[in-house]
Amino acid sequence: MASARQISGPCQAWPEDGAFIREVLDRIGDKWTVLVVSTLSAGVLRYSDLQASIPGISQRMLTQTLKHLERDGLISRTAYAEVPPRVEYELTDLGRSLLEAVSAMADWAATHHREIAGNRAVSERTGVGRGRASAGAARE
Amino acid sequence: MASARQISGPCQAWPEDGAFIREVLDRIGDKWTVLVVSTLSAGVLRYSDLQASIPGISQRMLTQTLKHLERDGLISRTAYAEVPPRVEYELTDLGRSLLEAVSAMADWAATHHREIAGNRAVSERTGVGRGRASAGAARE
DNA sequence: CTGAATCCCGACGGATACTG
DNA sequence: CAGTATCCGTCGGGATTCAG
Repeated sequence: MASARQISGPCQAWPEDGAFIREVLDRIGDKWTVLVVSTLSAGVLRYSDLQASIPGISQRMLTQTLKHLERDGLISRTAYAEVPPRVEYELTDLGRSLLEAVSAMADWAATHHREIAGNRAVSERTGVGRGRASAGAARE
Repeated sequence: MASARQISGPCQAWPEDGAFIREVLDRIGDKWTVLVVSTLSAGVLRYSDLQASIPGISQRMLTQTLKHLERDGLISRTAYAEVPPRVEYELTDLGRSLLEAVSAMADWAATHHREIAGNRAVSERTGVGRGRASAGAARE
């Protein structure tokens, strides 16, 4: 999910259920949310702790992700007005419940990733999913 | 997940588990996969059926999503060499298992979306998650 | 009818510099 | 230490057009 979030009008399908699925998927679908949440499962952590625990993340993305998570009530932020500023982040109960749900997904992934990888490899050889993955030189 | 895929080196965190979580999240995280899969839960459908059943989708995205799903073995594609071309798509067992997992997520979403929406509304008023969502006119 | 190819804008997100 | 602001490249994905 990259662009198109509020631009195109009527996108919410799923006849009866709702659009909150997309709301949630937009959250856990981005590169860092799951990493941050799973890292916070360890307990209370400071900004720099998170940055250190999550190798590839930039300040920009860490801050943004934390804000989104805080806004949705998945984590709590506690700032101490000290001379060396200290801010602690912690999962809320809601955040922990999300972690459980995500873990279920991870469980599924762990169970089937081999099968998926296998199918992908076969498709590679038979030239099925030649859409844009690998294939190397489509036109460039 | 826009840029940074193979450029910055060590991005896969999650100490022990693995990176297939991201593999899966990259798949269900995009805007259309879940919609297509859930639509296909109805049974065998043709290309045009899918396009008609999923309001906002473009041919490009439908084709691309279908290819990815086929490549991963989540759906099967059957083309009939007839004069009016006919192609039918159907969920595989693997695809159905994904649907179950996604339904679990949807379940969680349905259970907590009110709470999340509430938190978000409060943060809106107290000006917490002023990162980039809503806020309307931050500077533009 | 089922795609494939192309154009193009805007969002995602990394790097860097600056502030309290 | 904990962010904020800005620049800018990359990529997602909608619209359109062409082909089998």
